[in-house]
Amino acid sequence: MMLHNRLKVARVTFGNLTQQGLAELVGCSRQTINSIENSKFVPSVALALTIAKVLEQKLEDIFYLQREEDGHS
Amino acid sequence: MMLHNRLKVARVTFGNLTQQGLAELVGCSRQTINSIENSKFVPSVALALTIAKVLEQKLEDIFYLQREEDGHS
DNA sequence: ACTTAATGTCAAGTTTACTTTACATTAAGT
DNA sequence: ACTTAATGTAAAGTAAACTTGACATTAAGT
Repeated sequence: MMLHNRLKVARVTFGNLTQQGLAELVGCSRQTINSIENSKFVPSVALALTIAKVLEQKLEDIFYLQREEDGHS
Repeated sequence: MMLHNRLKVARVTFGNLTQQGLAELVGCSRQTINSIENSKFVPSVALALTIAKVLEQKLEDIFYLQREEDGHS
């Protein structure tokens, strides 16, 4: 089970935020947002909840688990 | 905003699992479960999602943010 | 063509999640 | 009183999150 996310879409859909803009609202660095969007690392629940809150979405609508690669049959 | 959780209750309510039992189902160590329950550290979203899935609960019903201490009027 | 904003990415450093091992305590069963 | 299961906790080590700083690239505006 691997973590996937729709952060980039959620961020733009909600108010055309930039990575920098979201980072400031959330209280983390731009690189952290970038790294999450590009699945370079998986955030803590606290950060994920904060991001979801800022973007006014349910956490599960942004972050979700999926069978390791190849869920597209 | 601090992370709080109802893991201990959720774990027992769902099937009377022990920390060890939950750890095995989730795929982490018993100490990790214990540390999360006692708020010694905040888990990754991936782990939190896995725990929620195993306990058949929505993540937000187990993990949630709350104003730093003193939420009691 | 030049500037500027936004993004991707890398490197070095700090902090914290998470592991294993181990031991003390408490509660329940015999 | 003795055992055993469950939990709390701590120490040492590894892995990964997250920081700052910096630089390259791409897209948009002038």
